[in-house]
Amino acid sequence: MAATIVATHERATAAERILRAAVVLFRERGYHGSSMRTLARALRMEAASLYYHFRSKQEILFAILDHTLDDLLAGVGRAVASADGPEARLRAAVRFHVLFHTDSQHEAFLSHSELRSLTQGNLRLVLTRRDEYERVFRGLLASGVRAGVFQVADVRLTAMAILTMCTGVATWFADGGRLSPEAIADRYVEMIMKSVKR
Amino acid sequence: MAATIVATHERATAAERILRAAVVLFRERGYHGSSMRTLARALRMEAASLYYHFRSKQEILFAILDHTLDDLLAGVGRAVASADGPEARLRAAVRFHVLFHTDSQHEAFLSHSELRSLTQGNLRLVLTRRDEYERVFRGLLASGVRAGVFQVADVRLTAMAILTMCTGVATWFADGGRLSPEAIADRYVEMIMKSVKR
DNA sequence: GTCTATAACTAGATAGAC
DNA sequence: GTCTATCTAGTTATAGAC
Repeated sequence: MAATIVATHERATAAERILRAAVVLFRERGYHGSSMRTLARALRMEAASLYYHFRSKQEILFAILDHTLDDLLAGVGRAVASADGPEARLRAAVRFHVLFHTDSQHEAFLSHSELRSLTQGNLRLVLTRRDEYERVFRGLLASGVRAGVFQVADVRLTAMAILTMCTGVATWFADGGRLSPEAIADRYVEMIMKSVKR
Repeated sequence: MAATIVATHERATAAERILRAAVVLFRERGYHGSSMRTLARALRMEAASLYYHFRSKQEILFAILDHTLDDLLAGVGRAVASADGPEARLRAAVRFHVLFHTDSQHEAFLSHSELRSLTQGNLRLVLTRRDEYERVFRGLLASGVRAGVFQVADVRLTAMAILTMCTGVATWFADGGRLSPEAIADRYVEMIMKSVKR
């Protein structure tokens, strides 16, 4: 996961190392609360050197959110393709969504909390693809309703409820905490399926 | 609601007017993305004047979150007291929580997104009371389980799932949009009750 | 590809007049 | 209670040496 930011752990390019450090910094102090000097210091370089790899601080933020959306869209596509029928597909999609928010916790958190720090043009690009991601969940719910296996009062609202519930995992999940990512995903899947089943 | 920030719409004190403007500004651009000069401009005053009412920008943020927690704790207390039995009490608490996140949408949003902008001491104060709020929901779930009317695999996790799902409403709710706060609250209550009932 | 130096500007906060 | 003026320090970004 997060394959587009770091292909492998060794031999990351300079740009990849910058993005990784920026994710951690932006998560801790926010985009506007983080300076290029602080980011450079974390990488043991000078701020000016960052501008060889990225044209601006904004470009760094956009690259993070853009790569995160690549991973989300590719991942949910794989999850849905791996299952058959509305129920199994929704299970797989929810499972992927939760695990993404534990595995790529900080990237996922930024994808929500720093939307307001994007320039207008970059925001439009990101929101277009986020809508695409949300449409996958609405589609799964709608086809379950049509097939008579789900009963939901409002597909749109239920999709938002499911997504924000799982997205919230990125705000409180602690690595090595009481529950493993797998355990959280299992229980979230059960809660959601119980709520939408006919 | 939000009674501690604005008691009435007319005759708000200067401090109240500053807090109200800060809520809107911090919501739009974030705490670090907002400057005292920008805040002052929104209020048609000079930045220096703000320092007559608040000692620092940090004190403004803390006042917003502190007042929001006053309202949350008082509101959930009233909601729970107004109902009888675990099921009716959980319904009332969830209903209050959702309506708070539509009515005091921006304050509620800041209470989550700007925790990281608090100083260590202020963060501790806020988190202590937020835990108190979360404990109310864990308590309601636990007593429903004891009474045999709820069936949940993990009370702590379910409480977090419920709270983050409803809290998410503050991120996407649009005044005058497709669904009224009441309709959203009703449907969220149904989804949650269906998920936790035995 | 990374550095030093610096330009141009903005930040939070204070002093003291009115 | 609000103002003007200002201090100090920090900000993004660029120029040009190595």
